[in-house]
Amino acid sequence: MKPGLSIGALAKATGTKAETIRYYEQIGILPPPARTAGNYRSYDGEHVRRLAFVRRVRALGFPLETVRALLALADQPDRPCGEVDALVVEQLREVERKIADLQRLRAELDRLAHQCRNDGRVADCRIIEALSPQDPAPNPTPGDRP
Amino acid sequence: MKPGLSIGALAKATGTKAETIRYYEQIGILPPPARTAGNYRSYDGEHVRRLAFVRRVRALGFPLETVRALLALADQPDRPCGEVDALVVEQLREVERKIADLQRLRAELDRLAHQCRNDGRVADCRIIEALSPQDPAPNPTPGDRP
DNA sequence: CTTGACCTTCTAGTTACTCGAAGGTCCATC
DNA sequence: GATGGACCTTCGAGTAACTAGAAGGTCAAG
Repeated sequence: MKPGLSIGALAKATGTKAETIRYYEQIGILPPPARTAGNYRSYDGEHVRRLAFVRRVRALGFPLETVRALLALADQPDRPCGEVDALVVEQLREVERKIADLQRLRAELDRLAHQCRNDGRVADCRIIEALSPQDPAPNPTPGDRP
Repeated sequence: MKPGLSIGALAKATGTKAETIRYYEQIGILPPPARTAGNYRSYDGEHVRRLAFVRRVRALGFPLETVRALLALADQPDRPCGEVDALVVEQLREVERKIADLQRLRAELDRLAHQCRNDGRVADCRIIEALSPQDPAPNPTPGDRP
């Protein structure tokens, strides 16, 4: 018989903190594991696989909501696979948007970083000037994409 | 005398929600404005400039902590400008790291998106497989040492 | 038997907002 | 002068995805 992993062992095995594992259990991403006589959580191979899957999907930038959807799909193997594909393609678009945003940002920061002669005073700092509004145009809320 | 803007007018002028403006006041990013007889907030041109600056810096991806630092520097114009430059350069590095991460991510999602023949069932879905751990190697998350 | 590493639950904090409820103010119109 | 609707006020709570801490229980080694 396999002994079952403690939460710390599962944490090490998947590169996840123990607190995060408890959190996942609390919000229903991971099923509650068996308990030992001393009330310790005891995980099996299926838990390891599931948690590894979760971490992998999270590392790809998907929100937990999407993780939940993917787990639901994976648990219902008769559904057509197009839904999974759609999720991935949507996420791909999102990532491409983020990259484009950040590249614009980088260009601007790059420009900014060359404005400072390091010996000046803040009063003459071209960076602060550059950040100050010449044309305060109404922008939609910056820095968040739903 | 200039009349002073209501919070809604300032919101419109800077593309910020009124709630966010109140929030900035609460956490000390914006100074409390004058009040009208009816207890409405009344903002002047300096407020407009300061809020526009805040939004601009935020849009460049800096956290509010950095906004605070930049405001403090801008308010003390005799300090050398190098600190400002350092903040920008640090942020530039950060953005470049994020871009690199996202590009790796995009490559993987791209690969993933071509694994699905749309007519299959989830049971055969190569995406789910691809996301599942064949080798549950301990992935280091930021900040753990053995 | 004691020490220290590990585990338990519960609560609260993080970031940067965002929303809702309950009520007050302002101004134009009837 | 009354009324309606747009705007404002405060306060409190909610969001994502964890993270950290307190107070205490369990376990294996020495």
